[in-house]
Amino acid sequence: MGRRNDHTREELQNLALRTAAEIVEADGPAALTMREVARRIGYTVGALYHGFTNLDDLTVRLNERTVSELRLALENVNRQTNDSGQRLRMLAAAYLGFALLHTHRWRLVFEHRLPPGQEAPKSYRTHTAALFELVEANLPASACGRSGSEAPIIATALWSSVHGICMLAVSGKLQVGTTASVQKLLDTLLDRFLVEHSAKPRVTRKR
Amino acid sequence: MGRRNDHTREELQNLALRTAAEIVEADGPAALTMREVARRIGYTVGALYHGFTNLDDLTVRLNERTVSELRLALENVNRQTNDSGQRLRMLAAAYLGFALLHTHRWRLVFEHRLPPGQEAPKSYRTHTAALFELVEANLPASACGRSGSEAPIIATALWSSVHGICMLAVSGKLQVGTTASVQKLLDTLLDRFLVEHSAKPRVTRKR
DNA sequence: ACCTGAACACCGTTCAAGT
DNA sequence: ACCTGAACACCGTTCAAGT
Repeated sequence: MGRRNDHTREELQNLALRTAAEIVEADGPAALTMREVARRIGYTVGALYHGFTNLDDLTVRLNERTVSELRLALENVNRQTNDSGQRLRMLAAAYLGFALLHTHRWRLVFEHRLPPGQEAPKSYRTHTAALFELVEANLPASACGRSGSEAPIIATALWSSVHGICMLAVSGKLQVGTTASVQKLLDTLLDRFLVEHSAKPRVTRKR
Repeated sequence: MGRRNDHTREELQNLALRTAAEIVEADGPAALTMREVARRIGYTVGALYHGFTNLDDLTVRLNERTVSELRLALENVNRQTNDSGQRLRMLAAAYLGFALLHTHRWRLVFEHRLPPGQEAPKSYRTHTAALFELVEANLPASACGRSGSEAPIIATALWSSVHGICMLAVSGKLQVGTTASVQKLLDTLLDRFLVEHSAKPRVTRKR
């Protein structure tokens, strides 16, 4: 038919990314193909390559949106309580909630591999950094060392742990079935990080 | 050429699985295809379908081997120290070590998705359960509640956390570069779980 | 019983040719 | 400048036909 021009270049990209999100959410990452996206938006495959350099590019930009959405969700939760400990618990619950609600899209963020040598876009790392800062800002002073210089490390350890529990739960690798029992795991973890903690020298018995 | 019979059915499967492991390790999960395995072992694709029902089957059975290998590695480490706290630290270090050494194969274990409705083989779950039991057995009594009835939950929370740190580190989603800094994250986590802990009621300020 | 070779229906990616 | 249609080189999976 020649040119269509129903959409601007930007509209087409938006449309494609929205459609890609739907495909992934409905049928999982394996169902996300250039051809399927093209089919659904009513363009030829070739046209898709006008807005995206390849499938990896499309995937990365979909993931960018997902991370941004996740960040927004967590920032909203962060505004809802005063007690910082309680805030951390709510952040963890919200993180799990997002993972449960948008499982496929969320997993794709962490499981997509770029071809070696390529870097994720900067906005990607910006959002991720913001998430960790959210956690760090809510770490009660009692949870950090005396100097507080270890706060970033503690925040990273804590949030990677939350992530691990959510990931294993969401991908069915844990025996736990109910959401409640995953919550219990998160609570168990947070208990350890919210209680006062002074790094005692390890009590390692010499033989 | 007709029949080859160079290998028994079992030998062919072993050969295929060994080759699959090499492919994944060298070029990542995306490089693992039926056709590539067939090429490398000198058979036709069709012949592969004699020993494996499809690519998912081959993948699952490769993962089975990886998990078994991981279990063996951890069980060996477990025999090397007397102090249970120290053992937990060594187990975590060994887990990270395996992930760093066999990154692609290790990731494949956790990132491969079976088509909906299918279950992982039983041996799979057996090995996983054994890993969690290893952790649980090494939890110092001081780390559990008074009754100790929560030990399985604590073990699951702890090991999922270790897993999360290793996974994010290995897939480059953490800012940390060096192995030492990942070790530091694991140490931070384990400090929280190895120190005496009584689940106090949360100190949640009422507004 | 085991294996090949060819087939089918899918991909990702490219690109001349049309408007 | 934007889009199509067809092409190319890959897949997974199946299956008649050979030994």
